[in-house]
Amino acid sequence: METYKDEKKQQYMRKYSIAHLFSFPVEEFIEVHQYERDEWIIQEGTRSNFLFYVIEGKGKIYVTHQNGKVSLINFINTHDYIGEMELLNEVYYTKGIQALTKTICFAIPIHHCGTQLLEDAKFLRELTKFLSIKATIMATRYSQSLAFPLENRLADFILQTADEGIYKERHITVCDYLGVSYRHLLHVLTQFCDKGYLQKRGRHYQITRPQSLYNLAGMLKNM
Amino acid sequence: METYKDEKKQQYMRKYSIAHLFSFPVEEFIEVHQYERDEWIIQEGTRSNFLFYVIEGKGKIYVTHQNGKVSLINFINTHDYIGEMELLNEVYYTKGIQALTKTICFAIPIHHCGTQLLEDAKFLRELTKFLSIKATIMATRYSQSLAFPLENRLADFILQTADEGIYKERHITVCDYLGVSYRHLLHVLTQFCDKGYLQKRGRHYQITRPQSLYNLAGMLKNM
DNA sequence: TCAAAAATATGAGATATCTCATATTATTCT
DNA sequence: AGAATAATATGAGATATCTCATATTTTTGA
Repeated sequence: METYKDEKKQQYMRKYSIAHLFSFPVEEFIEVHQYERDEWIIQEGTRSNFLFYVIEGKGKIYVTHQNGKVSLINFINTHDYIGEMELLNEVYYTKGIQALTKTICFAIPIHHCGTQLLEDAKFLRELTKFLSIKATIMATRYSQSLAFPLENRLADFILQTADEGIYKERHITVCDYLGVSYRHLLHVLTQFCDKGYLQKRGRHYQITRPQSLYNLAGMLKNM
Repeated sequence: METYKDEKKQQYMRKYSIAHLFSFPVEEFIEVHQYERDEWIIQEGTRSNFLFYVIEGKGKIYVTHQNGKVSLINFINTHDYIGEMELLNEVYYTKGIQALTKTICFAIPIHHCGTQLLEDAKFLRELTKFLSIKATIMATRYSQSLAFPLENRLADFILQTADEGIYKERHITVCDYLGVSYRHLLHVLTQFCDKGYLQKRGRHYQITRPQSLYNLAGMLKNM
């Protein structure tokens, strides 16, 4: 982890100013942190002292279960908050957050700004929206995971992450995210190839029948 | 649905005053609604005009999937908010909320108070906490549902809902909540009986080996 | 009070998904 | 460059869970 100073810091604070998200001069307290790919922004089970706001890069939220299984609870993107649970709740089991690419965040020290943050309607309103969306997404994924087989959820995931008709996510990440075994993921991908929905190109997959995937993914939607 | 008026209304407003949760005189606008068991407080897919705060009773949040499966996303209890998603988000697919017992709520009209609510730091702080807990619970349940078989999740559910060592939830509700088929739920319950963890008493089950259930449920916890 | 509807119950076969074992590539580190 | 590690790949058998069919009991509503 690297903390930007002086000119480099000012440059990022100008480029991604977040003053409009607060009604007090939060920028005085902000630090600018940079994390390398695969670095842990927050370690599982360890309380963080910062509320983070992501301005560049992306990450993953992980939790490890007693039986050794690991769940990738969600991805983190720009404009997401990290560590808001620790700001709001005295008691909380902190989930691990790992950078997927080089990631730059504004880090707001909780012990300095906590009180002000919790009294700032402008900030709270945004955070409330963020959390409401997060809660909704988790509820949706939860109910979908119980109601539909991997086939449907994977089709949705492929369409969401494919770039120019090419799907190239890492199998290992996808298993953790969709909560299935590596073996089973490969099995369903092979089925998709057999049915002609995808075509394997080395390590990647080309989408050859998007409509079929849309039909499978469409089953998930009720909204 | 019945709306309390006059003396009855005042009586509830005094008994469960929520003035301290707001920094503006919200009580002027509040209606007091009573719903019968099984009545829908909010109908799935239909926008509600109220933010509700539950003061007596309990309910269930439901969503229906295209494949006909129904998920019981969560239970609602006293001091919970209902309809906060509609207050915060312009676009939202409303989930159905059904009363599980006779339920009394304060109903705050969104078109009258929406703006004031969204500018009230005191209210927003509470709502933010509520949502953070909700998001955490959903994330936890989601990852658990993918990482553990019914055996563990059911053990946890039985311990949480049993009263004086007796478990007596309706199978149908439990299936929807834990996201498994009726057949499979019965199957695992029978296993529990065979192993001596439970003993069937007519329609109820008596917990005969709580420690075994605690061990199964304990696998879920990492916090 | 009786018929209809809902909830409980059980069997049997299908399928979605997991575990484990083992090879074959890539990628990373020294 | 070569060894170590991580990621991909595939087979085979086990198990968790589902679907469907059908029977019985309880609850509900006219």
